Amino acid sequence: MKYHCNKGDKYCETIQKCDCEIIHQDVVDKVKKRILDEETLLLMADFYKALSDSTRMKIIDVLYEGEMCVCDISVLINMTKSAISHQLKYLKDMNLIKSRKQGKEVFYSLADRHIVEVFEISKEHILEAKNEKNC
Amino acid sequence: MKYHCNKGDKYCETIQKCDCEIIHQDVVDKVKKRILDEETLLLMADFYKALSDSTRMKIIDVLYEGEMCVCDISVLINMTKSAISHQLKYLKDMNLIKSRKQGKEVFYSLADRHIVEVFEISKEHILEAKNEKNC
DNA sequence: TTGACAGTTGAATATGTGTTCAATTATAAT
DNA sequence: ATTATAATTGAACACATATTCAACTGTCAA
Repeated sequence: MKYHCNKGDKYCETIQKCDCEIIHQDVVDKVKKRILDEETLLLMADFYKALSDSTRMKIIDVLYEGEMCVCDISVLINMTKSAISHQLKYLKDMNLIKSRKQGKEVFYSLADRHIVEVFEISKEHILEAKNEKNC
Repeated sequence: MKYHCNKGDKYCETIQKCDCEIIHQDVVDKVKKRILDEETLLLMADFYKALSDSTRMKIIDVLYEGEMCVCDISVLINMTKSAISHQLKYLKDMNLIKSRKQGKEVFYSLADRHIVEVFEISKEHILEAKNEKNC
């Protein structure tokens, strides 16, 4: 691992991993002031990671209009209950879905509006890209 | 690999991977009608995958208010030009950022409004979750 | 034309992750 | 009690992926 310290710049209090000098000091200074803290960016990345798998995406899609039990989800997505259950646990741990137990069955549903909003925007993004392709 | 075919249900034209019967036929029928096609869901998952890494998230964040060259990004994020360049390529291939070459430098910037919109919602989502924790 | 620097690239490595499999828990029905 | 079924769980495996490293391209300046 090569650690190159740029002794000329003011961000060198800690060891810098980057292997170059600042070119546009003014731009860097300006952006430096408003970038989000590392923890928030990491949590945001984790939020997207939860949506970045096609199985989980399918689960979000089937839960879009209401709650559903594990078996029904399995049938619709055509995967084993075990595989689905693992992913449901992941999504629940990430607070993207919630569950309700009734007898032997467990009903899952979407947790809050943020998922729905993000889902809609990405759908739009993909469909627009598809349309552009066809023009 | 265990393939269990539910001979009782109407979705059994192809071999079913799921290992259970449909419990709520009405719900399954209703949802079956409106689920998105597999390709769209896959592309949506890929869209999120592009945002699911903290390095790429940091890149989006620093590009939030304007274009920036690779060196400056490297310094701000404190990673090697090579690592950043690989991720920039990824983001560009996914149409999330665009680039402009000027002399020796290449300036990158965000591609369209969808990224900004999704970024804002996820930020809100994370900050709300953080606030809830502190109450 | 030579050297310096911005940026890219491909291969290698280390780490992360999704599905499978087998076993287990919890609930309901006989 | 026993059986059946919904769902969960942990370990193992196979596959994906982020960073590193070294080599490379393209551009500018001397």
